[in-house]
Amino acid sequence: MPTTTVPDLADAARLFHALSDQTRLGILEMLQDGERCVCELQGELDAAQSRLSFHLKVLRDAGIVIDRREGRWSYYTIVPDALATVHDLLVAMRPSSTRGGRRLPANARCCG
Amino acid sequence: MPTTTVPDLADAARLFHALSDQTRLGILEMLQDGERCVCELQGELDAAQSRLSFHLKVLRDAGIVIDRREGRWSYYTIVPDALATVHDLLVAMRPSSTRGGRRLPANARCCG
DNA sequence: CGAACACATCAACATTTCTTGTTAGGAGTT
DNA sequence: AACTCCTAACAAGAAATGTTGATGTGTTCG
Repeated sequence: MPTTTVPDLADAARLFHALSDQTRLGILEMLQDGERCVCELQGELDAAQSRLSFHLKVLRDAGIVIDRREGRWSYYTIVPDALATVHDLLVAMRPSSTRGGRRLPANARCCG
Repeated sequence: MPTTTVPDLADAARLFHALSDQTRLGILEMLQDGERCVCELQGELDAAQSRLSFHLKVLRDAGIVIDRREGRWSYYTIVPDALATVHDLLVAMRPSSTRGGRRLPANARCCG
């Protein structure tokens, strides 16, 4: 059955939260072209290493990026499915139709 | 410069932030069927009036909902364009293609 | 081995966000 | 006018988030 409803509000909130920071969006913007190691991000985003590490962890915990260890470098990549999930959430949130109509007649008292 | 880029990271972050709270997503879920007055939301979401008012303001400031005054009631509605904007942001964030390849050869030192 | 490097993690502090209770004001009612 | 209802806005405390500097872990290289 089509789960037209948002699957789990808490999960959705977590996902959106991970995207709600300028630094993290900057990271994702850089990852669009493919994977990057932390030091590359560090150089281009002009952020302290520890700060980047923090934000990368947020993105990782949210399942938006994954990291791959190679030698001493960690390469981060966007998980395409994650963004697809967010996309689905948005579609699910859209008003049933773009009807402007009210659900209740104006003079119906909704309370008391 | 490529227009494929997210228009403004700060704006995008603000939008995502407005969606990053469970209470606010609950509100939006209720607004899918059309506009609602605050007291309806209050009853169904089991949230104090003042709390709802706070979250509605966040959504309003982000341009995700609009309110309409009718008598003593305020009716809130989702702004469809707002979600479309978020949708566009997501599309813009998607990796150029789903190529798994690295941007740099593994043995190229990225730093120093 | 020891030194340099890339990165994660921790602790402490600053900032922001959320909640709760209270106050205020507009709009209907009597 | 006095009263009730619905909602916005404010204030203060609690909780979560982000920043910075220090420390730790694993890796490479001399």
